[in-house]
Amino acid sequence: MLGMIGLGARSGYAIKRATDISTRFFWPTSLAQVYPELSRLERAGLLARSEDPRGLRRRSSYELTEQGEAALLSWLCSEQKATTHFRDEGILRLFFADALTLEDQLALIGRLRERARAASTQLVQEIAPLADVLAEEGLRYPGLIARLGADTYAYVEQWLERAQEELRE
Amino acid sequence: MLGMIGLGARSGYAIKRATDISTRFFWPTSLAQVYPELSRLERAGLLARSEDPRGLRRRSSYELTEQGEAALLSWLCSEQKATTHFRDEGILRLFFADALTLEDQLALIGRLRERARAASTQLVQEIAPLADVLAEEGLRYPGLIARLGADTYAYVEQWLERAQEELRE
DNA sequence: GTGTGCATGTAAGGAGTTACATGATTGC
DNA sequence: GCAATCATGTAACTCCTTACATGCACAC
Repeated sequence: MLGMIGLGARSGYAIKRATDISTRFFWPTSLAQVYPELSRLERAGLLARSEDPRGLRRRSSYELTEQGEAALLSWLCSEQKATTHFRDEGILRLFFADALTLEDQLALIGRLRERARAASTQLVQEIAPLADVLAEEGLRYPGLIARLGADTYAYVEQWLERAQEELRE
Repeated sequence: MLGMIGLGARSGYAIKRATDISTRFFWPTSLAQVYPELSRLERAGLLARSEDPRGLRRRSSYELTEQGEAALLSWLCSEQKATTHFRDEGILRLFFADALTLEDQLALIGRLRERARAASTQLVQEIAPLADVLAEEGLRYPGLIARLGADTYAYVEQWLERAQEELRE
C-alpha cells in the first residue's frame, strides 16, 4: 500500500487497479482488503488523507506522511526474511504422476508446459509494455521483474520440454 | 491426501510427515487440516479406515477405496485448470526498489540471490536424496520435481547476478 | 527415568476472497 | 440514453495456521 501510494496511486481504487497490472503475479490484492487497510494506515499516521471529490462523488486522496515514507524505506531495506507462499496444484499433480500411464504423464506435463508458456507470453506481451511506460519515468524495477518472470517461466517451459523428451525414450 | 495415501502413508501423522519433506515447497499442509479432511474423505467413501492400534495407543489406518483411486486418477488427468497461488514479499520489495539508493538496491538483490541460492542448495542436498530413495521404488516424479525446483532457483540466482552486474555499470 | 518421536485431535484467530450494495462520471 | 469506468465500502465465508491439549511407545 505504502509503495503504491509512493508511486503515485492516490485512491483505494487506483491502488487496486495498479496492482492488477503489476504486482498481481506475486502479490495480489482485493478491494475488500485495500479500504480497511488504508484506514488502518491513516490511523497509524503513515498516510495522510484528504477529501478530493469529483463532482458530487466523494473521493479520498492519500499521500505518504514523513513517517510513512520512512516506514516504506525501512521495510524495503529490512534484513527481516521476506515471507513467501507458493501453492501450486499443477506441480502437486505432477508429484503423483507415477500413478499414471506414460501417455497420461506426457499429457500432464504438456498442460504444465502450456501454462508456463502462456504465463511467459502474457508477461512479455501485456505486462512488459506497461512497464516500459514506467521506465520512461525512471522506474526500472517493474520492467526488471516482468523480464525475470518471463524468463523464468520460459526456462521452466524448456525444462519440461526436455523432461518430456527424456520420458519418451 | 488421496495421493499420499496412494503412495503408502497410512496415518494422518504419516501424511503430515511425508508432505513436510516433499510437497511442502509447493503444497504445505498442517495437522489441523489433515485430520478433519481424513474424516471428510472417509464419509465421502473415498477412504476406508481401519483401527490399527500400537499397544494401548489407538491409531487409524487409511486405504484408498476403489472410488478413492478413481477420484485420484480423475483429478490427476483433469483438464480443469490447476489452481496456483504465489505471494512473495521479496519480489514485492524489489518492485519498489526504485525508491532506494543504488547501494541499497544492490543489497536488496543480494538478499534475493542468497535466498534463491539457499533454496536450490536445500533441494539438492536435503530433498533430492530423499527422492532418490523413492526412485528405487519406481517413483520418478518426486525426484524430477526436486530437480526442477533446484534448477529453477539456480536459474533465478544467476539471472539476479547478471542484473546486479548490469546495475553496477 | 527421560527425552524424542508417534499419534490424534480441538479452538481461536488471521488473512484473503467473493458477493453484496450503492451510486456518480464519462465517453459514445 | 446507455455502458463502462470510477469509487467506496460491508458481510459472509473459506482456507489455513498457531497454539493448546493429551498421552503412549521406544530407545538411551
